Amino acid sequence: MIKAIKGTKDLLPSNASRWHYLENIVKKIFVNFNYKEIRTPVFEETSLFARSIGEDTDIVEKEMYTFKDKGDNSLTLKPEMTAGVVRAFIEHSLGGQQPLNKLYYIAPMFRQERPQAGRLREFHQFGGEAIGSLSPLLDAELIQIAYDILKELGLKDLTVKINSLGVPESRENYKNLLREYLHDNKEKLSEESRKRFDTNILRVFDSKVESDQQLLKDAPLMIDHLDDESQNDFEMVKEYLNKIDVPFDIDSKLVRGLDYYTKTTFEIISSKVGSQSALLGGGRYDLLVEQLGGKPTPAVGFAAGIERILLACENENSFTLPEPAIDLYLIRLEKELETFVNELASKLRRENLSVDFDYLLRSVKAQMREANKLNARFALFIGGEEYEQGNINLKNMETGEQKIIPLNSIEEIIKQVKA
RNA sequence: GUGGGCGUAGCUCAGUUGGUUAGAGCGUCUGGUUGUGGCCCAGAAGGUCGUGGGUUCAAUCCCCAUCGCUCACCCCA
Repeated sequence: MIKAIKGTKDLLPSNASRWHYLENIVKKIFVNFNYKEIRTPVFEETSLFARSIGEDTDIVEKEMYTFKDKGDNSLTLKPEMTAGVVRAFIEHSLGGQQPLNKLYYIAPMFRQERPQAGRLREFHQFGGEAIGSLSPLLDAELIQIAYDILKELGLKDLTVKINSLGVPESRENYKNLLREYLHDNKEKLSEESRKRFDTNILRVFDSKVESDQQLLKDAPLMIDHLDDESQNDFEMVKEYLNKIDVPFDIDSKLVRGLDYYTKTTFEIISSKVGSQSALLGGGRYDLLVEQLGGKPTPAVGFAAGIERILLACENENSFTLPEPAIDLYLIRLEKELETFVNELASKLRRENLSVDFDYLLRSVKAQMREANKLNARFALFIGGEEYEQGNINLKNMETGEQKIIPLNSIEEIIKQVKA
């Protein structure tokens, strides 16, 4: 038997409505904030991701689905969305058409990691990007959008974490401070942290090793060493979030794993999804557009994991959907009436009713059982005496009440069913 | 890449201290008189007991390997 690739999942009909529900909320809220949808290809030139996400990140180093096409070009299935959006932004000069572009997306992403709860190899993200402004209002706006979407989905167990990484210059200065601080104790760090000491020292903060955290206890913190502009922007982000009632925690150890972030970074976590607790993450990336060959353009964005969010919704039982139902089930009393039933169904469907009938020539009892299973609001009996007299029998499945109506009066059927 | 747990019907799971035809609930299908559902009742279909090898008179059960799923580390959404 051929099975789905490890780390991929089929979305079966029984689950599709939960996805639709989420997608509709996502679209609605982005539209309320006047964000426009953008779709980019699932694959891009490999170098795009290497240049934006960072050569030394885990994503680029070991998680990308990279392959050669027949023209010997190295292509990669997108592991995240921002790189593609920025590429499209530059390629189509979106910045030249209007100074600020507010964009959103819902799309599949691919990373070759070991699957576990809340982590798949093909997964889906929705997210937003505001490209073209330095205003911290947009940092706060995106956090609000993310938060509002999760709230609207009924999630309660949420923590918003924010931090600022500063501009590259202040970050470099800070890194030196941290390096100095840890220098004497470098040998006491865990192996992993020692590696990070050399490659990306900020990520030492991510260590879960107790002894590492002990060593870091009195370490200098980035937010105490921000440049004036970053400091000021961070204050404003906090102020705006307070004004729009988005509760948050400051997490000075929040470091995102993608290299392009500057200034504000944020994350929303839930304890209801196993060990992969981040439902979404994002931040500012003021240098990325220029870095990818565009004009210097500041930007901020976030990406949210749909599977993780739906997992949290399930575990919190945050929303329930009505059982699927149809308007009308047609019941054929005699096999010979199959074509007539089919025609009638077609006409009713064109009148915008959801209608179904039995294609398997099953017994009346079986048809009724089917109507019941489908949650049909009405059943329509076609055949026998009534049919000969030019009538059909419409039954309200809830009340059991039945009405004889003229065979050719589609209008009457519609009127009854829509009432 | 490293480590733990698990693989018996479509689904959730029993079971055999190795011994004839492997079970339940749910689901599916048919029926409980001529043309009517939900409840109830009766019956049926559906399993190479993940795969390969070994031990044994005999393996779904024991041993080995392998594949798959799953959780965690790591990383991230």
